[in-house]
Amino acid sequence: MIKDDIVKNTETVISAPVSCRDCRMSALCIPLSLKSDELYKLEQVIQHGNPLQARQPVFNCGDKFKAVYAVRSGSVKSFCIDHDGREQVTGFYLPGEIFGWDGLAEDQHQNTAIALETTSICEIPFDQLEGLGATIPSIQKHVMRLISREITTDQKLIALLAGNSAHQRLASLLLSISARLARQKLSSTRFRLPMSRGEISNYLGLTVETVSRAFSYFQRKKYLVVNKKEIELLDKPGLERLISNSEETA
Amino acid sequence: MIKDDIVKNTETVISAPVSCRDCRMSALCIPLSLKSDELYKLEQVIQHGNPLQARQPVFNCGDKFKAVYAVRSGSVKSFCIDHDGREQVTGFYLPGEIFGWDGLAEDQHQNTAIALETTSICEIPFDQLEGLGATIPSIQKHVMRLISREITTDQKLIALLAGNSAHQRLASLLLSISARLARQKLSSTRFRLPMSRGEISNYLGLTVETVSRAFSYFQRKKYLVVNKKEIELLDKPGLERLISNSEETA
DNA sequence: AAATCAAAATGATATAGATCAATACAGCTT
DNA sequence: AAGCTGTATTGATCTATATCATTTTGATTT
Repeated sequence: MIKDDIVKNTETVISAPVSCRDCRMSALCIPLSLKSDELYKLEQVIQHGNPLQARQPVFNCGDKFKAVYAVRSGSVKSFCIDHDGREQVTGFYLPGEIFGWDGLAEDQHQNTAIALETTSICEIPFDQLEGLGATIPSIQKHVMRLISREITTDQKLIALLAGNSAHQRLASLLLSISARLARQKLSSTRFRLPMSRGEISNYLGLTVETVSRAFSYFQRKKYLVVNKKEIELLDKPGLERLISNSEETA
Repeated sequence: MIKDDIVKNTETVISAPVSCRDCRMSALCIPLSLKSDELYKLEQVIQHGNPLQARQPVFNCGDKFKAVYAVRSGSVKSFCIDHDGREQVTGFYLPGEIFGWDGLAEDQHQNTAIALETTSICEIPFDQLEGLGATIPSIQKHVMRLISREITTDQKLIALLAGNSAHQRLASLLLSISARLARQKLSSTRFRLPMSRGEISNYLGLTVETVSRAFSYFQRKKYLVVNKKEIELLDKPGLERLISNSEETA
């Protein structure tokens, strides 16, 4: 759940657009075809809360499913805890991306989602979205597409984990982040990773050491320049080759 | 790719129930709350086709998304082909389970789905399901739950692949199959695996040899008896311990 | 600026699982 | 019944990645 009470945050608060119309990622949230009065109805439903600080949860595992969430700025990771108490990262969400569908099937969230940095979120209450869907078919269709996009994403991760080396996994993640930033008209070659090495390695099913070594290797190979969380991609085609070539010519 | 023209099948054709009412897995397909006349409408929409033989496709990767499918009897695997042409199994579907949601986001299937054995399938045309959803809210909700169940399943697989040993992965799969058969009131301790070792290993991100050795190990440890595809689970608690204990006392 | 602490990088070694190779076995065909 | 074909099992070896240990770096506190 969102702690909307701890708002001691006084740092750079990104001024939130009051209307979805003005929002840079509306294309993701909103079916483009929406008529003006329909858009108005949708806007009424979306909650623009206060920014979250790093580590603050959006929802916790086990919480009742009430809403899905769009990242406006910042970033979010979702993870679950398995039997023996270990954390397993299941996703990273960047601006313009929607998360929280994991709660729909069982009516309670299967993951915990926390902000990785100061993060601004739109909350989209699900029952109201459902209500809208019932009257505006294009929203209904759009919602289902959004849900199934999560399936596509998850299945790509499954394929990545099941059939790829450490180098390939990290390269895939970097290119994925790059592409997703590009979609937001942000630099796709220079960016700051919002997550730690530990979070990356957990997500990719590797150890921190292996991830760290992979970064060093990529740098030695001039694929990129890395300095802690700052990344500059120098040779995206090189990384792509790395992913597709089973025969990695060291 | 896959030949859909070889239909020399003359073996045991399971007689299909003509009404969803009579179908053993209707609980999965249909929201239980459906009123009689609503159920009738749903029935009108579901296609009961002829049984498929082993290896026949239900849909191919790239096909336009037109429907989702319920396994009535038999089993199905879905897989995608990645960059370098390797197959990656993304799911196994047993009786009572619904698959094909992968096509919704992009309006074309991201996976190929094929029958693993002689398999009987219900086709649920999506546009008609959508139409029904628009008039019967309980169906709408149910459909979204079904979609998001695939998310939950996929995320469990992600966690399995990212953080577990070969033994743990195979044990998880066996217990998952066991539980799913139990839900269909079938034996949860004696069953025949519909998929090959190769398909299992691919799904679990391992090699055939490792899977084969894991089976032998489980047998040595008296967790189960295995003979090719025939499985008898002797010690489910043992397998469960194996999964949760990071400290596997060999 | 010295001290403390956590994240990241690097090195040395161990090991789970991959790879390569041989054999066993069941289902088909002839 | 003999041969063929593909799948599964088992063994021997290799290697990518994990594990353990140490160092570096940068941030935070005193």
